[in-house]
Amino acid sequence: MRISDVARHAGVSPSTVSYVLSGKRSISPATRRRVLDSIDVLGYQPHAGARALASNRSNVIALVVPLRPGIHVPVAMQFAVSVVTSARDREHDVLLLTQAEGEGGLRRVAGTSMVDGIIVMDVEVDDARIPTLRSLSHPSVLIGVPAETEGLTCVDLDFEAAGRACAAHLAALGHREIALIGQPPSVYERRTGFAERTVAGFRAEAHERGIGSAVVPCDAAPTAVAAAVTGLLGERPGVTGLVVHNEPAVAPLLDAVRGLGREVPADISVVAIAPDDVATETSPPLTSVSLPAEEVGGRAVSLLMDKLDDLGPPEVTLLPPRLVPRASAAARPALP
Amino acid sequence: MRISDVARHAGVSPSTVSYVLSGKRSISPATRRRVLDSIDVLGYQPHAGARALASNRSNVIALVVPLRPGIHVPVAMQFAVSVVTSARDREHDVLLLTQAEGEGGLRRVAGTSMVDGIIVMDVEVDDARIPTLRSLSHPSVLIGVPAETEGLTCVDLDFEAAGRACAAHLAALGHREIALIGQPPSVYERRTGFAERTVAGFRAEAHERGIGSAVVPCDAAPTAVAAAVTGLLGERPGVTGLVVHNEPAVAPLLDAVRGLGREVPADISVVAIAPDDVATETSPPLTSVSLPAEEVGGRAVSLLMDKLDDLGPPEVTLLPPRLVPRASAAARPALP
DNA sequence: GTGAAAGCGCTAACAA
DNA sequence: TTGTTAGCGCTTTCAC
Repeated sequence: MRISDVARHAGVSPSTVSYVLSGKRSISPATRRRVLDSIDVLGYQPHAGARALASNRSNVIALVVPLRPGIHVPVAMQFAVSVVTSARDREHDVLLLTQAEGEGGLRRVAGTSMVDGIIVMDVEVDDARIPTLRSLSHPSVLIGVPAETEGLTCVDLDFEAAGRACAAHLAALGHREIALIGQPPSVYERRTGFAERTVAGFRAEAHERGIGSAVVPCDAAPTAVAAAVTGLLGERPGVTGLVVHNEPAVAPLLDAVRGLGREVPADISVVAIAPDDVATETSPPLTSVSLPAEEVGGRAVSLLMDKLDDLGPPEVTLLPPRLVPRASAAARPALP
Repeated sequence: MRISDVARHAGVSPSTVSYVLSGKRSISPATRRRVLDSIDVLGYQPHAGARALASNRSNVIALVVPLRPGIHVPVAMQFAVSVVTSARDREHDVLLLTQAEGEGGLRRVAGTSMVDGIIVMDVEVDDARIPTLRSLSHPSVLIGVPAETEGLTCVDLDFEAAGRACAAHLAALGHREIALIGQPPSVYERRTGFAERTVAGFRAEAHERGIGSAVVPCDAAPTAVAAAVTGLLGERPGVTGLVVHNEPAVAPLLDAVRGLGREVPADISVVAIAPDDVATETSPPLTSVSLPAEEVGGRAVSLLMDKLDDLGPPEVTLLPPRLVPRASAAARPALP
C-alpha cells in the first residue's frame, strides 16, 4: 500500500495525495475529499522512512531521561509523559535515550537523522553534554538551566524564586529561623541546576529578611531523613520552619518531626517543593510550591518545535512558582 | 556525507561499504580496513530513514509503558530501562508509547513502519490490545501473561510460583494462618495478570498445606496500609505471617505492624514480593522473592529479536522466582 | 571478492 | 489547482 495506490484510487497524482496529507499547498475541496476517502478506504499509512528520506524530517524527537542516584523516578516520569503527550499533539513521536548512552547517543540519533531534535532532562550546572549539543546541527532543549546558556534553549521552574517564595512565606508567618531539607548529597555534588538554585534563593531570601537559615542535604531513606531532622533540630533548637525539597523524604520528615514530639504546624511549619499530588496526600496537606511537570514538559516540546520552525525562542524560560497555602505552615509558636 | 562519499574515499563501490557495515557478505580484510578507516576519518553515519526504506527495517522497537492508577512507577521504569539497554545492545532504539495512545498508537507505529516490533508492558488477563496486536504484521512481545496466549509471545516472572513460594516459606516456618497484602484494588479490578496469578498461587499453596489464608488488596497510602493491617490482624488474630506484594506499601506495613505492638519477625513474619533494593533497604531487611525487572526486560527484547529473525520463540516464558531469606520471617511464635 | 544499477516510497521543485 | 519527475541515501540483486 503506497501513495501511488491512493493516487490511482482517487484519480489524482501522487503529489496531490502528498499535498493533501501535508497541507503544503491548497487543494480543491472536492479533490481533498476524494483523496481522504481513498486513504480511508484503503487504510493507507505513509512509510515513515521514505518520508524521512524525502523530507529530511523524521517527526521523532529524542528524550534523554535521567536515571541516576538521587533522582526521584516518579517525578522524572511525569516530565517524560508530558513530553510524549505534547509531542504526540504535534505529530511527533519520542525516542527514549538513557543517560547511560551519554554523548555518543546524542551524536548517533542526530547523525543518523533518526530524530529532528533532542530534549535533555536533569541538566547540571556544568553539564558534560552541552558541548556535544552545541556541536550538533540538530536543535535541542534543556530541561534545567546550566551556568552558561549562550545559544541554548532552556526551560524550568524558576527554582530560585521557589526557594525564595518558601522562605518568604515562612518569614511572613513570623518564623525567625528556618531550614531547607534538600536533595540527596549526590545531587548537589554533581551540581544539578535546580537543586542549587533552590538553595540559593532560599538563602538569599532568608538573608535579606534577616532571619536565620540552614540547609541540610538529605537522602530519601526514612532513617536518613530522621537523622537529618533530629540532628538539625538538636543543633538549632530555634528552627520553627522547614522547607522540604525532596519528594520521597516528605512523609518520613513528617514522621520524624512528630517522633520528636513536635506538631505540624503547631510547633514546626513545613513547606514543600513537590508535585501537587504528593503535597495533598499527606496529613496535614502541605503548603507547597508545586512542581509543574506537565507545563515544563509541554513547554520544552513547544520550544523545540519553535526551533524546528526556525523561530528563535528565548534562551531561558523560567516558569514562575506558585505557592499554595495548605495546612502545614502556620504562625511561629509563641516562645516558651 | 553519504555512503558514496565513503566509497570514493576508500576506492570501492557503495555496495561494498554497505556490505562492510552489514556483514552480509564476505569482504577481504584489506578492503574492510580501508572502508572502516574511511568511515572513521569522514565520520560517516548512515541515514536511518534511507536505511529503513531500502531494507524494510527501522531498527527501532516500540515500548508501551503503563501509566495507570496503582502502577508503581519506579518498578515500571526498571523494566523500561532494561528494555532500552538490551535493545541498544542489539543495535535497536526504543520508541516510547504511552498507554494513552491506545491501540491506535500500535497501529500507527506498525503501519508506518516506524518500528520493527512492539513490547507491551502490564498486560491484563483480557487485554484490549491483544486483538490489535494479533492483527498487525509486526511481531510483538507481552510483558505479562493474558488468559489466552495462543499465537502470542509472553514473558514474566512466574507470579503464581512466587505466591506459592511465599506461602510455602511461611508454612515451613510453622505459620498456620497467613495473609497476602496485595496490590491496590484497581489493579485486581482490571484483572492485571501478575496480581491475579500471585493471589492464585498463594491461595493454592496455603490450601494444599492446610493452613488458613486471606487476601487483602491495599492502596499504597500509609493510612490505607495501616487500616488494612489493623483490620486484618483484628479480624484474624491468628495471622502470624504476611506476604506483601505492593512495593510502596512495604515500609508503611512494617510501621503499622509495629504500631500494633507486634515485632517483625518475632510476632509477625513478613515476606515481600519486590525488587531487591526495596527488600534490602528496610529494617529488618525483608525475606523476599525478587522482581527481576532487568531479566524480564532483557528477555522481552531477545524474544522480540528472535521473532524478527523468524525463530519461533515459546508462547510463554515464565522466569522462576527466587526466594531470598533475610531477617523478616522467622518461626511462628509459641502460642501465648 | 567486488561493482553496477534498480529500486524502496515519499516530497518538492518545476511545469502547466 | 494539479501533474510530472527528479531525487532523498541506502540495500540488494544480478553480473562479473
